Amino acid sequence: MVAARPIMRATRALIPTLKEAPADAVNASHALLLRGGYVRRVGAGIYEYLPLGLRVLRRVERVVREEMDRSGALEVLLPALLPADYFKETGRWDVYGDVLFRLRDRKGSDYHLGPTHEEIITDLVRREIRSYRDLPKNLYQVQVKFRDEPRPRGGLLRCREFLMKDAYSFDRDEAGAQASYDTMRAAYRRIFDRLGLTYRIVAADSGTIGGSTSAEFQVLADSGEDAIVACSACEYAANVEAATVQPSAPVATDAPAPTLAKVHTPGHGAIADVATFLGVAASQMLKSLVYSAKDGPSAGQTVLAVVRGDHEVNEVKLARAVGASEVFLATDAEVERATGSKVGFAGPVGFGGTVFVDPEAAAVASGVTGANEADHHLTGVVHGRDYTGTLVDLRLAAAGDPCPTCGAKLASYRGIEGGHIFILGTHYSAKMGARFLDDDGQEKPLVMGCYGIGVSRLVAAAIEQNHDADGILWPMAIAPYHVHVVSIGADAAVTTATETLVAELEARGIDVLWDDREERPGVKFKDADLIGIPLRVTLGAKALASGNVEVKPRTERDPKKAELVPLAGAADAIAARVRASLG
RNA sequence: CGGGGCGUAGCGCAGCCUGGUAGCGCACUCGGUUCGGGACCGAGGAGUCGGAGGUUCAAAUCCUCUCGCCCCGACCA
Repeated sequence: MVAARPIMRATRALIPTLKEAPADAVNASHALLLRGGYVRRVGAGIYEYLPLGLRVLRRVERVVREEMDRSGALEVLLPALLPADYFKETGRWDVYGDVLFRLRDRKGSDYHLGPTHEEIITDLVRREIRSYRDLPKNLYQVQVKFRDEPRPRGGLLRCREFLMKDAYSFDRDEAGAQASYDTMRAAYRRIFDRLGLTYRIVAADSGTIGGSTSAEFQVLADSGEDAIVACSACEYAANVEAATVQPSAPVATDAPAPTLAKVHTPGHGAIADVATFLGVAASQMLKSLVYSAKDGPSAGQTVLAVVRGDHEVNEVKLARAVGASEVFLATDAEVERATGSKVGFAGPVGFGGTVFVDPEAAAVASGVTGANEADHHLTGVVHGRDYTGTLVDLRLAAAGDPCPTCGAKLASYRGIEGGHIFILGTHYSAKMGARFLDDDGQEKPLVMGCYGIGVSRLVAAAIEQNHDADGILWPMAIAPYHVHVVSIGADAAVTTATETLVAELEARGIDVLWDDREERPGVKFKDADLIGIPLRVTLGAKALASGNVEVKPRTERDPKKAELVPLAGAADAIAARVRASLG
């Protein structure tokens, strides 16, 4: 329990609630943070935290700090304003592109605002750590970060200036790095548990940084940007981009081999369209998409990806198969050049370039696909007989697919990435010459890991996950106050009783917001629901006449179900409830 | 960066098509009546109509340029 600050009276606070949400607030969290008087927008992806918003932010920070400290990590504070030298050293000055906020000082030297701090921390460590005796080390900071996002959105969910906790671990070897990673993973579990969030730890695509081991902490919310699949039976969960798919066993068929035939399908290019027109199931179609590779062996050429008509192509997997860092759907002109036909009629039969085929597409016994000829499709297409191609898992995992670990069905969720942990290896330390002397007398590069938590994003994520039509439902651990005391009417007895109760709560370490405004009860209740403090304690002449106060959790929708608690022991009872929900 | 949309009082909007010098609701101030789920009556205060230029006797309104913001997509903690 954190020491309580003096109780806050609504009449002295700055909690400018709004009846109507600003028109540009689309997400629940965005609208409610604005309406509840938590934040105000200053520019695209730039926000002010008003007193209530700052309190929530600090609560999240506090949990994060406590668990980081407990895990043995050491807090530092690195600059947000950085000389360009470090990013130039690793090449990110060029690679990072427009996302980097760049500036010049009066002498004309290049600077930028830190979007992340691998280089800076690596520089610190290479200067200060010489020996294996100094290892392992895990340094973290809670710092404002800047990214000139192409499209800030969702209020606090994707900002250009945001608060992040980032930690970097330094070890002698891979085994040590793995141990540091495991420690962080455990710390993150405690953090997300304590924050009261429902989340999944998912396997992630490690992206271009080339991390070997990585996991995302996804806060489940329907409005989440990330699609994830999780097993209904075992622990398996993955970002759809990273999810592997177990090909289902091919169905044995006694049907005779079909004959290849060309059919006229004027104007029918889209899968659903062709399927309806020809009267076949989408699962019998061979969806054929033309891609171009950004780099790698196929750079500049187009390749064909074939998946079953009812499946989607996973571009991350395709890029890996192609050997490129990224693939792009070909432009119409490229498609026409590659297929010799207009868009909508591509197919693997007779395709002039490299073909990648998902096993489940290959398993289609009698496929229907584009004929690489305008307004024509082929039916009775058989893999191996009519076309070939590299067999490789290409499809995007979807709900209902078998779990790659245990075979049970996968369910799909939307998630907000609240944390990301991964092992970096020697990527940065090698480039920047961050070495130490090992006990065998050899100089070796440090093995690094990095671990991020989007602190300000979690504030929004918590709301996305915990709100109703009336407002926010804060988990106790991050609520701006534990208890919202609402006094009804100007009755002297009510005021006296409230003052006493509020003082007693404060003495018990409970953070209290007291709505002492001269407002009608309805206004106060509406604001209380909006603000979302987990426990509401109402003092009114009626209940007080029988010596009671009313206690109602924010989660209880029916005001009649408020619990009557004798005023005499109210402070203890309420404090006990707060402590219980803090775990 | 591609597509779409919006900038008029603190917030939500109307007015623009068909130019005549700005209005509604909420919020705010004052008075009164109310008082357990966003009260009512009356009286007020508050707007460079995003900015610049142009057309015109006259521009929120028409034209050009520009800045900002939002949504979808691409991209990402």
